[in-house]
Amino acid sequence: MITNARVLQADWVPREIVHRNPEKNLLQTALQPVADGGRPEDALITGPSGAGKTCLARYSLQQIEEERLDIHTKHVDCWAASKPFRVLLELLDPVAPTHDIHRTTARDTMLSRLRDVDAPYLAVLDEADQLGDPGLLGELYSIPKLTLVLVTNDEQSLSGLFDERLRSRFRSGVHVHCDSYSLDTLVSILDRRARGALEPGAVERPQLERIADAAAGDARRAISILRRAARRAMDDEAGVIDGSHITPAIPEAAREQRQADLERLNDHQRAVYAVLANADGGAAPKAVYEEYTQRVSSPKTKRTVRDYLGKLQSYNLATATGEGPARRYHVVEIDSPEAEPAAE
DNA sequence: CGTCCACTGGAAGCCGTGGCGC
DNA sequence: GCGCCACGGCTTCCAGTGGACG
Repeated sequence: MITNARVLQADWVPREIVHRNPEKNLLQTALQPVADGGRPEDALITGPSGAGKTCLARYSLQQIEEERLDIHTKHVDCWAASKPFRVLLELLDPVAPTHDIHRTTARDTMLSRLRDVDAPYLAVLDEADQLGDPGLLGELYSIPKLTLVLVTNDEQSLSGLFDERLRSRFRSGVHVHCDSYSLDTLVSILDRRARGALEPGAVERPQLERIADAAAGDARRAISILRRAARRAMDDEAGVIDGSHITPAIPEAAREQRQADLERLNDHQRAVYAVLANADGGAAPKAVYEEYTQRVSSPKTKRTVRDYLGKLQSYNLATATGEGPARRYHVVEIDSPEAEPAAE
């Protein structure tokens, strides 16, 4: 059944990107000067989750790496590395020694090491809206050899990190927007993956349509469902993937994502989530806090719990409705359509 | 309609941590 | 070994906002 599992991994970058040609060309035009020794344009990639932003960015990095040997590239996931220190460490990793860098190394030291880099350096900041620090982007942009590609599904909160100077710089840069994939495109993406990963004939078009439909435009989710369905078919020793493999794979993929999101939280944040998960029809902020204090041995303050609630929302684990005293918090149900809302 | 009050989120300051220089 | 410093996580304080209620 599965001949090359790697192709079904979320971070697999295909040899050729076939469904994002205009976007791909736009980005490559912006970045091409790096390969030619010139000054590239600033680039920003926006679009909802699973729309291929990361794939597009990684692909473009690979293309430029293949053209030029004396160029550094790096892909930084700002969700995993949201603190300035972590981002700088990741950025230094391919270009400078980092063994003597520790948690308390001054930011200036790290920045000046980045400034000392002699070759062009192309870095993708994925989920750049997660960068907590508005100053960091400005500092990074002042480094001459460093070209940044910012990737975000939340343009609003990203622009909150811009000061006026950065904003005008980005207005003149290149903005690549990736819309959610249509059903047909998603089927076609799944088809290419299936051909690369599975035995010929292992899955038919109606089954791919079923998966694409459940994924609602999100390629990452679609591929995750296909991977799980293929695994089930293999365990069944079935020659082809059918509905009995796909049906359970759909909620499984959603739960897997939810589980991964929950694991990024600390114990207190998970306790707050548990409070919301237990409350039917949403919970008022006051009730959330009171219930939370019952659940943990040494509760944090209300203010901190408010930050936790904000974090749950940014992880798409919870939503808030109403303003002021009418405020209510709810968990995002994984089976509901808004489980993966198309963020602006 | 005006007042009250719950809630929000920014700002500033505290504190524990852990490497560094002396 | 000791004080220093930067940092992240947290608390404290507070101004602003908007729904609820008399």
